[in-house]
Amino acid sequence: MSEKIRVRFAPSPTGGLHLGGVRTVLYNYLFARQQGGDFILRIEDTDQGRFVAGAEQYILDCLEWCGLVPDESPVHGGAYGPYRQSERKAIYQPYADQLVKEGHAYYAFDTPSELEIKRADSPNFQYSQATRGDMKNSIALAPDRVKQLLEEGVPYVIRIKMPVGEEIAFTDMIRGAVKFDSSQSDDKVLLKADGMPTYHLAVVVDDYLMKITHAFRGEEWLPSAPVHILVWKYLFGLDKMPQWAHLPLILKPEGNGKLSKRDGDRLGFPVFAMNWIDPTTKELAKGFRERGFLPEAFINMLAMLGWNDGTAQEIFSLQELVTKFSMERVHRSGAKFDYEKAQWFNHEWIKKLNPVQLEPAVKQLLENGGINITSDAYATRVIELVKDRCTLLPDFLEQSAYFFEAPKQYDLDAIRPKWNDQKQLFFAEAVLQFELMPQWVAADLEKEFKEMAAASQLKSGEVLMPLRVMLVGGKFGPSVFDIAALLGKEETIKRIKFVLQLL
RNA sequence: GGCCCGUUCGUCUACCGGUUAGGACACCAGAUUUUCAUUCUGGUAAUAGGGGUUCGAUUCCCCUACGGGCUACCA
Repeated sequence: MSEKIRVRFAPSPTGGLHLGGVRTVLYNYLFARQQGGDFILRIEDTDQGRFVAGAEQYILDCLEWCGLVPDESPVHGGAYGPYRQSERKAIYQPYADQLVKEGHAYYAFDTPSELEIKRADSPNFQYSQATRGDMKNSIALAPDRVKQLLEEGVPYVIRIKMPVGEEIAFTDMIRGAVKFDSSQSDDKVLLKADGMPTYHLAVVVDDYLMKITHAFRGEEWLPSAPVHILVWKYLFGLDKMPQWAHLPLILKPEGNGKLSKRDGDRLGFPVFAMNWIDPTTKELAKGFRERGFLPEAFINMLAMLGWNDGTAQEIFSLQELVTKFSMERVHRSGAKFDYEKAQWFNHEWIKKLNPVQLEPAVKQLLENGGINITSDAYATRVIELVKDRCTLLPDFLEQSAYFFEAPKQYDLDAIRPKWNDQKQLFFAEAVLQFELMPQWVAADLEKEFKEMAAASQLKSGEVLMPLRVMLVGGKFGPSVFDIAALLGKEETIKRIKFVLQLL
């Protein structure tokens, strides 16, 4: 019990990292940090056919962005490497052989095409205790024949020999007691013909070798748990087996089923953490980062999709999550993803973060939008003024561009219908008065402007909108006087004069 | 089909036998902001159905229905 807590996130590098994957990382991370344990990233690249170049780096980048950096990984190193299963290939065969020797597994010589035909004939075909006697394997075949096939180098796989009528039970940290009948599971392949292990063997061997104490994965793995438990029992003993937790799935917002990349395209929201470009199809799958989400909000939103601390609190920092998270409070049922709520989390975080924290991201965004930031201090004041009206980062572009350069377009239609000589005169006079202002602060400006309006027999409402359009270009933004104050005397007057001329 | 997991407002969820079933998102209405957004106030809205157990079930058990997952030499 004194052993160190060790958890792992074990993705296969086959494409982008979607919401469910990030949440699995997050729960792993939170648990590890809370328990003072290690968080390991292991790359499960045993399927040569599905390997996608760049996917591993992409996963690393996502973790970096989210702030969920592993203690051990292919690039961070560690005492239990290598951390890519493809580089561990030689490790697995002896364990598979041991299982065969001890009668828990067997050689199977059926070719993929033979199995395909079998399944075409009977759609419900399972390679199991019911059928293995009729197949080409070391149980059905005579020992001499098996020996001969092996010596001839005929390709084979190693399958687990599922026992008959054995109850396989374990306690899931989230679901409690779960039971299976061993007769119901098929004889899963443990070692493939190419010498690579399947997930079923590799996950057990590596979790053992890497001293993993708690294994968290998606609910889709629950049905194969009995296979893994049996392999644990045969190879290392159940007392060494990590504690399991099968996380609920993240579901499509409307209909049924697991959330997939396609849903994002169809419904118009990202499902990946960051942009992912498929190297072969060049197809782009949009990411939350590029959409303008803050990592804090993204993580927060994901954490709440399936977990809460029992109070009404919804906004949590990563640090708070580390202290408050508990696997026992994770839900049993899947959650439909709600993009509206995800945006709400981001808005809350933009409001919560101070302008200095927001500044680097906003600055980059504006610069990408062709706006040059000359003073960070000025940018910070702009952010302070507009951040409450921004839900996603790109909103800062529209909301703050006019602070850095004069509007390119003016919504003159908002002024023209009610524009007249009296107002023209008023603004001409206002310019003169503004020039005389001893100090340029919002409160003084408002007082002065309203007094001038009153003196000219104008309701301030009649001239407020024109002033706004002159400074901002449109009918939006914070208080006009706050804008004018920040813009400065010179720029404010310049913009008023410019629009006056247009009218 | 078989096996496994699940089921509280439209959505995310609280409740761990006794509550007018609470909160959040979304939606609707009002207030504030002489812009837009924010913000504030209020409102509509849920225990899948049927049996048990119990003085009492959202809560525990069973059945049904529905939803989801798995059923590859993929993870």
